[in-house]
Amino acid sequence: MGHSGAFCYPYARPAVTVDCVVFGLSEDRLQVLLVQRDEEPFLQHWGLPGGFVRIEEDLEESVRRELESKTRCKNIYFEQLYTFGALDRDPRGRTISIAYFALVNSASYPIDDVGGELSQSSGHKQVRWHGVDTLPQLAFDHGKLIACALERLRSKIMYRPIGFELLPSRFTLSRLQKLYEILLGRELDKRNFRKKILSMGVLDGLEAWEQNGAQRPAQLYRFNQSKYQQKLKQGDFFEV
Amino acid sequence: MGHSGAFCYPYARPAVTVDCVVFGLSEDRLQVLLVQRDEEPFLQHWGLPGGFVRIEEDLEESVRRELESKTRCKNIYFEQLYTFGALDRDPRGRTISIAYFALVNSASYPIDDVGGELSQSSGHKQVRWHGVDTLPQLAFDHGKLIACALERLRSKIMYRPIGFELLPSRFTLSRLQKLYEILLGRELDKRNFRKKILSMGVLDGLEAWEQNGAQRPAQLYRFNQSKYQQKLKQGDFFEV
DNA sequence: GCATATAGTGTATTTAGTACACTATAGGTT
DNA sequence: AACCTATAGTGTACTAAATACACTATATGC
Repeated sequence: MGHSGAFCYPYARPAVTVDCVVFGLSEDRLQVLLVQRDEEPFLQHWGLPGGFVRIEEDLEESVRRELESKTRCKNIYFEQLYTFGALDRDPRGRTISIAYFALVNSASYPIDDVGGELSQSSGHKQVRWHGVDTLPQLAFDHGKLIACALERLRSKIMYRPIGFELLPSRFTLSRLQKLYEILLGRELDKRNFRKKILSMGVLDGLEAWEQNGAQRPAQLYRFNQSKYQQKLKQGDFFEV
Repeated sequence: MGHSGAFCYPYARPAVTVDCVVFGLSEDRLQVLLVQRDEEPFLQHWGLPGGFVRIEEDLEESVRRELESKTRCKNIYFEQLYTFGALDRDPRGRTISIAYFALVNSASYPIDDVGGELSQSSGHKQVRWHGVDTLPQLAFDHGKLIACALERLRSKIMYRPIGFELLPSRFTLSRLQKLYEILLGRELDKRNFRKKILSMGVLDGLEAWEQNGAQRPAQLYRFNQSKYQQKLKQGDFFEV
């Protein structure tokens, strides 16, 4: 490689980035947060929020910084997904990307069904939600990363209660069931779902009801993090 | 950072390595392949086989190169585990390691119970098997990587038939059961295990028997890769 | 007060998991 | 040759979990 810049090494080093597949939930579909690129390569194309890992920050700090700048929101749930290192994944040169996926409680954000504007973050890049079934052409190998994240998410909700992260802190069981149906792409039996979910023992029923038009109000529930942590320590697992 | 070397960048870049947790099976325990370091830091300490990712090879090529040089064996099963990027994990400077785990059919290698010598690979480094319960002090954060790989392996054999990779191509059901018992750390019922394993439909019973001393000979079986691939495509999954 | 839309509930059936004990067959021993 | 020993190999009854399935309850709007 060249001789530009002040940081020199005896061997060529790949660039290292983190990219994050941020999932959100609209009324009836799963969405991914995408950023419109304002420079080459892939100018104008949509891509995942992400960026270079700074030398003085660890991977999680990198992801947190990126998430906060794009969503203006803290304490987002995220976990590492996979590391992508194909030789040709970035035309600018060898780049290794450590991919993460994140789940945001989309009620905290302005979202519309087509993919509303979310924020005018640094550099005036557009940031929007896109339905996972109606993605535009994507920059780099970001389509692959999203497919990988979807697969992980779909299989993980079957044995860990992470789906709650996509909902507001108080939610109805019908809403939770709808979320599972959207993720799994099939309908679930109402009685069996409720039986299963409640038997996990990580939901607290609240003395509060959600009024939602001309019908019977639905009871609100809350995910109890500490009950969950306790079950995890006891080696109890979860299945849906 | 400094100005030494011919590869210069406008921003500092972390070094990128791959490290590989290679599992093997001795008579009655699970082993990990370790390499004794012949330079600082952690001189003389044991560590995982691994090294810097070359700029012109992708991650899998890197791992394959490392595996072949340390085991002198091709076509080893491996998969990506996790990427470790803590700031202080390498005293020489910021280093990100993409960890893999590999399963080798240990019958192909000279192995003894204490951890026999395996090969005198490049640089005369010692390479040895170490029982996972009797590991020496390890270099870097390699203890963490091994713990992570163990956890992954233990949970993965419950839903994917990867355990066969640790056995010779022809094996008895008793040996397979022993393998599961070693990995899971508990005894399994012989009849239930056989029922379960055979009902997966990925084993072919051979017209061959293993004579093993003064007792009834045991039938040999072979893992049928193509049956497995077919089941995977049909969405069938596996559990033990 | 009636229509409508969603919330909420229990039981019977099917399937999968678990617990459990004896016979078969080889080599070695007397 | 008879028997001892060590491992291979087999079936069934019981228990727990998953599934299939239909009606009543309660709010609003007309």
